[in-house]
Amino acid sequence: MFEVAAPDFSLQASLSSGQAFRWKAHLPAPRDSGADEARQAGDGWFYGLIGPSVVKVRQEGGRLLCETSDPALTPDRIRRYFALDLDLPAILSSINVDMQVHQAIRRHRGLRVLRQDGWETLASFICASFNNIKRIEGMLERLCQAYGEPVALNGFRGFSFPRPETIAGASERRLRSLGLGYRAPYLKATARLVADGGLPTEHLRRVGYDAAKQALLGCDGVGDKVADCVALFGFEKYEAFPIDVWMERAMRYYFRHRRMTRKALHDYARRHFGPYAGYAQQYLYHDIRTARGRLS
DNA sequence: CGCCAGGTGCTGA
DNA sequence: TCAGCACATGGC
Repeated sequence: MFEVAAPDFSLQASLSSGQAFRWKAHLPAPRDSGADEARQAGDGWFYGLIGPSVVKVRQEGGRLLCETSDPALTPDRIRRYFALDLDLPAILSSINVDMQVHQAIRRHRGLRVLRQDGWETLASFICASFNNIKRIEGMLERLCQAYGEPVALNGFRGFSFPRPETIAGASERRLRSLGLGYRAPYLKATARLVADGGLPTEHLRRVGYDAAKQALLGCDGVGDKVADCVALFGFEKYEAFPIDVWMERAMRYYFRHRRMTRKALHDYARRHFGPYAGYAQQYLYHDIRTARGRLS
């Protein structure tokens, strides 16, 4: 067990804001009375994988408690994954340019854009298209069970994310049987591309947003929205501004741009919020998804 | 039961 | 370039 300093951070908001699909809130064993509330909230521990390493994390105030079975998962790698090295107050002040994002920041301060693995993010968001988060989670869980490697920590049992070579070698029929639907051939083709070096994932981390997005658009099953998600969550392109159906509705409602196409909304938002537009998007997205009646 | 979901690819104007 | 359409599946 070790600790990492985590100022200006909300683990809960970061893990539940629809950027990562595989973290699991630990649920305490069923007990007698009063277990309902604990069951709902968990006990604060989240189990998941960072790269190939299984870890459990919990936030206590301004620090992160971590436990892992992999010595390669150092505090520095934890800091990197949760983006704790970035100056969040400076980022938030740069995007705090209107009342809507101001309210979202006020409600979810501490939400950070994670630095996830590029391939895992790409594969995950191909599966996420025209889909809902509950089913995305199930699909990825089955995909990892079928093609990943088993890992364990304390009582938790999970699976690593499959390598592109493995998915590329899977049959479309089997992928469909995991519930991927029409995305199965897209995922397989993109896995083949990545496995063969047709998408230079290491290089993409070092190039700019435009170049990274163009490269991502060359993958099967990747359009504007998925490319923006992968650029933002998997390749640290903070200018990316993914617009899904929720964001599109919200922008039409909040910003009164009812006639603009998705592309026009995208261009407008990037100019409006600046180099950290992706952070603005994530705060707005999480805010509308957690509204639950706050809206009319 | 119908409606919806962190859309994409294809077609035809 | 842009609107219109098909596409699989399961949660609600």
